Amino acid sequence: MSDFVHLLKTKELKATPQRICVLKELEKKKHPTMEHLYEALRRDNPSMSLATVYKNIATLKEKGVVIEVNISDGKMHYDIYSHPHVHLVCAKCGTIQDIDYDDALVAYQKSLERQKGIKIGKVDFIATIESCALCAK
Amino acid sequence: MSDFVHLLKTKELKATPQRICVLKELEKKKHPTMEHLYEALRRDNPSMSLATVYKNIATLKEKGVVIEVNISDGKMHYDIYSHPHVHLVCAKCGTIQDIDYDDALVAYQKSLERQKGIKIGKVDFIATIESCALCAK
DNA sequence: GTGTGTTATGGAATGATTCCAAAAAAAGAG
DNA sequence: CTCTTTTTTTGGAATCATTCCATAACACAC
Repeated sequence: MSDFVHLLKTKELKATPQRICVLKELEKKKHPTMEHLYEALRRDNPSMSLATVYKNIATLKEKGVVIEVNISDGKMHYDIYSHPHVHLVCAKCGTIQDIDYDDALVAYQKSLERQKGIKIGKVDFIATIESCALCAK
Repeated sequence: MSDFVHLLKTKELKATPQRICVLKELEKKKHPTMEHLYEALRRDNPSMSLATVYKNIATLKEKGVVIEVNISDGKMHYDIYSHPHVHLVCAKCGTIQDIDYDDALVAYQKSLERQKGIKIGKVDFIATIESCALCAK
């Protein structure tokens, strides 16, 4: 499930070690911030530059491989976009959960497209809940 | 429709001239960036400080009067949240349009709550379209 | 008007992100 | 494999948005 070399080639990107480990880390640690990502990558690859992480994230974003998740906690979070999904965020602990597209969401999107006479390209949906199972009580 | 003094009192905030003109500008110019907001406010009120705009936006956000709209163009946009709505963004020209809640969206939200056993507090939905009527061709 | 707590101000400080020029690495041709 | 060209990485400097801080001014209740 992690043939990132192939994924990168598909997107006409060179499969550099830096890119591969960015993707590996995104798969391992869900929705990390730039700070987390950089520190984690540094552990295995001390020569890796912050500028490289930013650059590669930007490149991967352009290709649609990675998306930003802004949960309004002041830091951007990053996510591999391997399949259509939206996000559920806990306001208390900040945990981000992926939620796959379902019929009701598709229905809403379609109704919007019909109503406005448009074609929606991408959707960014973040639902916030007050607290979750993971929150310390 | 713009009794901002009353609105502020309702939210237990003092009705300072700075707050009132922030709200007035948000009503006048939809979804401005901080830069736009500050420059526009400066024209009528040259002594107004950038820190004040930031502070007031933060305060109004806490009270639920203002929300942030992040359309991933690198700048945050601000919006008065007088009624439940989501946003439609044109990827080409960056125009942001408000879209009122409708049955299909409420249905999706309910289905999500039922399915996950949660209560959604707030929803941040941004749909992106490739180009819009306002785009220069 | 007076008093008290709140807000505004401007400049400095912080923090994230981008820029830049040079070095390194990868790809392609022969 | 070697040379050449193009792309990527690096690290440090520069930029930009946002926050912090101490002081001055203000809003509102009495």
